[in-house]
Amino acid sequence: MNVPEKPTLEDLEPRLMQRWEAEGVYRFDRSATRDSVFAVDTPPPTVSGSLHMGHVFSYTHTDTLARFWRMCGKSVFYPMGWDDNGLPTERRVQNYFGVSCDPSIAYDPNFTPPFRGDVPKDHRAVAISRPNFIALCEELTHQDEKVFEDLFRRLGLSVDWSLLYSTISDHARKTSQAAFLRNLSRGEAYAQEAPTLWDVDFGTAVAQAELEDRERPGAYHSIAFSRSDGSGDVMIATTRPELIPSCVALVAHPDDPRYQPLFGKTVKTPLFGVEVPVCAHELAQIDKGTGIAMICTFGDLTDVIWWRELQLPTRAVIGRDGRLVKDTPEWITTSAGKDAYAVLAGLKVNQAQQKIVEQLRASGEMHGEPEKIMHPVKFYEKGDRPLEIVTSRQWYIRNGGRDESLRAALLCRGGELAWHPDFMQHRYSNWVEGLNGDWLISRQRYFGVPLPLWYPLDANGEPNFDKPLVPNESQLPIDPSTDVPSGFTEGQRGQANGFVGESDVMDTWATSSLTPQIAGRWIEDPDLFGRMFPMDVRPQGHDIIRTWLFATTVRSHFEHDVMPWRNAALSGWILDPDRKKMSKSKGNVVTPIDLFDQYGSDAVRYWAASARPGVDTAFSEDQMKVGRKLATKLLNVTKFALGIGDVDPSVAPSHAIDVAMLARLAEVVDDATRAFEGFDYARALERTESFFWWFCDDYVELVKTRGYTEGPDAASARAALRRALSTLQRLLAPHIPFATEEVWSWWQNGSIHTSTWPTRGDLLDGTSTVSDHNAHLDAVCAVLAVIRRTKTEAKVSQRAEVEHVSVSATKVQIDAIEKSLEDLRNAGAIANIEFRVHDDAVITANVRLVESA
RNA sequence: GGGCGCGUAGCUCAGUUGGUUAGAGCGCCACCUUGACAUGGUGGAGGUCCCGGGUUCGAGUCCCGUCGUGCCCA
Repeated sequence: MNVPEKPTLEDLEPRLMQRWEAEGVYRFDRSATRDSVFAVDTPPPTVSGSLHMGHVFSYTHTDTLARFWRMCGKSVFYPMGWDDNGLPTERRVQNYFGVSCDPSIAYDPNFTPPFRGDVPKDHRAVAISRPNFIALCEELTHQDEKVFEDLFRRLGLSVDWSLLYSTISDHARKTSQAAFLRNLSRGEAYAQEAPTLWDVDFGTAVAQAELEDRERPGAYHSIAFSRSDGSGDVMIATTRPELIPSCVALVAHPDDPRYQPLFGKTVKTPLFGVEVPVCAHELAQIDKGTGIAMICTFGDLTDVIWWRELQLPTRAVIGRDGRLVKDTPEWITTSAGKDAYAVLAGLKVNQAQQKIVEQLRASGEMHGEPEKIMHPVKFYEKGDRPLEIVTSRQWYIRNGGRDESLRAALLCRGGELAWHPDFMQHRYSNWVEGLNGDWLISRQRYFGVPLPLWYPLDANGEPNFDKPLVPNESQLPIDPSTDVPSGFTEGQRGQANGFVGESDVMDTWATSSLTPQIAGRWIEDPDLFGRMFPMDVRPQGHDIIRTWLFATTVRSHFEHDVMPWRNAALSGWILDPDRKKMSKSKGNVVTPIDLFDQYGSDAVRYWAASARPGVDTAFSEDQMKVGRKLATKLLNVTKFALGIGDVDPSVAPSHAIDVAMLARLAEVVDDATRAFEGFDYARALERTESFFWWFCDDYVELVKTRGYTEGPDAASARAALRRALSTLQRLLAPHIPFATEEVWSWWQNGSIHTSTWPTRGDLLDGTSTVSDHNAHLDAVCAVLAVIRRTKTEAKVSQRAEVEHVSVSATKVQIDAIEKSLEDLRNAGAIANIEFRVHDDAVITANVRLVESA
């Protein structure tokens, strides 16, 4: 036994972090079979960002669960991953090294970047190959990853760092490409030329899951279309008059009597004089504007639906650069129309809108002034210009958005998962039910996992997209911009009868949707994979149910025909004390490391672990102070219980109040265990903590004098203290791993984190039952409370002597108190005590203090 | 517009299938240096459980509605 003279929380963390690493306390046992494994699908944080309190918060929740199951005897598969694949890293690498990626350039094995930081302003980026770019990416992210790792270790995450992965590593690229090729071979992935949401600034297509609506000002323009038969005008209202040259039809609701006579007839577009049909479709809104709208290719997603369902022609005028195409479209045939278009050619959409409005005013085809409105506009979540819709060839993975039976199957999958909290399943169901297309996975970016494909070129040098050249899995990962398909040579790249590499990369979600497969080494180590998949829990934020959770489900459904996890634990947001979401731009972000220094990691964890699963939680340093108090108290009460005297391990507690206390603690163990099994770490903590404070404040005060004496009663008190202490330390270990490990080390061998989770059997072994232990404890403590109140009100010390106390209680209560009479007299400093029987369940007491001098 | 949360003490929250007099911590006030702990201890004040109906012997808890607030989707 080795109890320090003056216990302290200072500097516990570096010492214990080192010990855990050296002893491999959190190492996954590779020999464990699936039923004795608890596997966590850790969210890989984006490395180019920074870790904030939101990470500390949610990762702590997961860690408490991992620690609980580890103590229950599970081998815990708890990896960490770095998400270093994607746009944020791409931008950082460009700025830091002064380079840009060009997949058409060949790999240079001797390449060194022009700069490492401090790139001059006038420097023109050096174009480099994708493999060289990825190498720089790995170099830069490596620095950030070290900082992340230090912080997570300091937080006390019981991650097995030997399982670390990153999403741009060879291994992750191989896994991602292999999964894609398997999807392709089964027909779950396909390429298609189709209208696609397009971010002009990023120059890439985006998926439905990455959209967000933003309220933007706009204006309804009243525009006149003339009937082809000369019988007058049809007025429509549009917020996008610049799309008139791409108008392919007008549309009204089939039940709208105003327009029924027009269906099947044609009208001419203003300025351009293009003849277009008037169609009927249920999606036309009778009460919106004039009830008739123009269909353009493409102004919004409804246009796409109309275009598809009404089988209209494509007349696109907006290019991928966000400008109106330079050449006058072939469908504009009148000379006036050609003149009108010439004014617009090459302009950005907002400039084009201005110009076309001028022309419409001049021609009299716009009535009145534009009516200003606010309306939702679709944006890429990372973008800052409204998305356009352009037609392009893209790769998709089926997700039920175009297939009812697949959609139903994926909805069903949602029901196979235990959601914590359960109402989060609605988020999933709503999303799946609202899908309107398959998952677009190709991105016209450079840094990411390449689509592992080439296309043969025919005698004219034209690619045959229908017959992609596919590598073997054993060749993966490949980069089609530098690797060569089998049967070809590098010299045939881009040549007639040669080949060309696919230049697109996959969306980052297409790789991070495979975190179970990446972490579990699905391709390379099927034995390991079989020991951890399907995983036990996916912890994540509720904001990415539609992306990460759903995408992972889709991949697993196709590849393994199973839900990838049994549980999903959704964490809430961190709010600042004003209930606003914390974010860097609001300047209300606190750095985790400062808080660790100030309060200790355990205290910060305590704050996190106090929040119910899934509930948004205010950032609170007050809670951290409480956590620090708890940890300090644990040190002190441990010092007391271990220092009060020796214990014969063969002696079981025998004194009634000792056994009653242990019985009460046994209930806490049951409760905490049930709570943890239901993923409710907060309830487990709350029950443990509230017992712990009662134990320190009342039970320890009652028995301490007896414990200092000798004889069987003293032995009972000491034995009970030890049993309670061992249990409490272990109950608290998942929440405050540093302080509990420290106190455990004073009197036990091995790490507390690989000890066994406490049971009621540990506590009550060899004791004889006390009837109604809670009533017993409550009766004794009620009398103690009255005595304390009397002393406080008399403004005397709690040690002041009580000359006489008269207790009125029921017969049963009096029996209980009499069994603990010596403890009560000691704790209250009571000289004389007498009892009166009454029928009221409420105990009353009259206390007379010794007159002080 | 649809879906899902939340509304309990000044603040942050708990309240498990309905069950005596609604709890905790922080903050506040008063007191106490006692042999584990002043990084402490003891006690106190403080609530119309958002509002209105309903079910029930009994509602903070279940049902309906209103208001406020937040998130997701359209």
